[in-house]
Amino acid sequence: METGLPKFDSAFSIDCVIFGFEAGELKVLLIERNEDPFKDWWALPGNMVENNESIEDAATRILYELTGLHDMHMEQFHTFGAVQRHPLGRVITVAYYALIRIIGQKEVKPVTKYAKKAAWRSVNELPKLAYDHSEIFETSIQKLRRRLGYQPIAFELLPEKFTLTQLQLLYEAILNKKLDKRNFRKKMLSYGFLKELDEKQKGVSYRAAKLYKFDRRKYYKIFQNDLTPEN
Amino acid sequence: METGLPKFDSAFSIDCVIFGFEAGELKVLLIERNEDPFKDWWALPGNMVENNESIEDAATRILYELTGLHDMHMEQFHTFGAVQRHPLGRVITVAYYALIRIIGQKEVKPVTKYAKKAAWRSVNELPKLAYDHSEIFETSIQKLRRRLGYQPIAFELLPEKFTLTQLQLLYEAILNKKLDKRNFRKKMLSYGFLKELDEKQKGVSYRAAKLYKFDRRKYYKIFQNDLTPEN
DNA sequence: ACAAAAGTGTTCGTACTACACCCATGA
DNA sequence: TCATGGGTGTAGTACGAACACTTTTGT
Repeated sequence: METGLPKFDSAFSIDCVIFGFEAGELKVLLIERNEDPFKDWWALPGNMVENNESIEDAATRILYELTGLHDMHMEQFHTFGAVQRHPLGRVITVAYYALIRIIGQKEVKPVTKYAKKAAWRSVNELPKLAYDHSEIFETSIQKLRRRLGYQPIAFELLPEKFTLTQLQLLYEAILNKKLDKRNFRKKMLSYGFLKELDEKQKGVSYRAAKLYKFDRRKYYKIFQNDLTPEN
Repeated sequence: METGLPKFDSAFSIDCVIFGFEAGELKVLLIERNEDPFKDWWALPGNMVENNESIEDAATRILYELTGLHDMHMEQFHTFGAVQRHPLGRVITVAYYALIRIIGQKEVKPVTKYAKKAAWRSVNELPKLAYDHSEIFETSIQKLRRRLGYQPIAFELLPEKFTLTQLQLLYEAILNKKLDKRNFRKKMLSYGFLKELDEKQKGVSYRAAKLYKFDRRKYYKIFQNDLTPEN
């Protein structure tokens, strides 16, 4: 790394791909821009990194400002740095994704002036996005799919108590393919980190399903060794 | 993303974790710094991103300046943005790793003045590195290990023609564990992308091993569908 | 009684694991 | 002839894939 520290006119930003799950569909939180460039376009929520905050802090702050949520599972997944990606200047953006529970959430409202509104959109029906945000989104969902295979991220998107069918629908929505019900249940239960509750679904007009919750303690006990392979 | 584009005094850099494989050991290319801060410390090679180049171009350029090599497999793996990571100012760094063939390589010599020299060091005997480079290195090797499981990256580190034992030693060095010879060979050959050559190892004082090469064409034919799961 | 989803086992094939000896070559 | 790594097969186990019917509940 050079030490000369040349100052040049460029800026960092954070862009967030905020995933949620609702009505059997995987959704992403978009904002409608109220300013040029890309006025009236849909975009990923994002903002500039302040000079006195780490990029992780910035990601957390920006998510909070846009959704009012703390302590979310956020994960950096890629940094985008094409020269012309922002029409007004050089902006390199670090992209994070976050997983949140939509259920029971008060409606998300942007607290910044540069957005008209925020809305959950199905990942299957996204409009063309501002800047290179379509590319950022595509990358995010690929990383999300891969990570689903080795990390218990799905539970961040579900209510605390959920049925196995809900869990399966979520997996299907993320992976974009149908899964076999029996195999899915067998596998999930075999991990041993799902805790069966003495409670059932309510308000459905058919046989009520058992509720489960994700047992974080058991998960770490089971997988702590596997996650640090060797040494 | 904000449009106001505030200019603030900060900079981007690229840091490269350059892996090589030699004498049965996984190595990484380090430079010895010739300037403050961290004068006389070992560090990862890196440099500032110019204002008119993308971060990918910057990574390619920096690798070239430090090693004289083109067309290397480079992969962005994480961006580090702690406020105090650079003692002289705010520098956010995008880290890449590269995989190169040491064999037959003319010695690597830094072409920049800020480094006294460059040297290949075994990943098992690294000194404490400048800045947060030890952390960057640790992250890189974890990503490398994971990627080894689903991408044919090992071949970038070997000479074009190699024996199965060399390939196995490389896997063992990256994964830091012993593998079973028979199982390893069976599995590798079963993929069908290794081309057996009509040639044998030379200059060894024991039974010469067959040479193989990686058949990129076959690899893509076999895995093109698997790499784009669905749609 | 009917509609709707919950819940449940078995079979098959594939892939990974563990494991030990003879072979070819150069010195 | 000896030392050194090259090269090979099999049996057991674990895991994923395919596949269909009965049960429970609310209306």
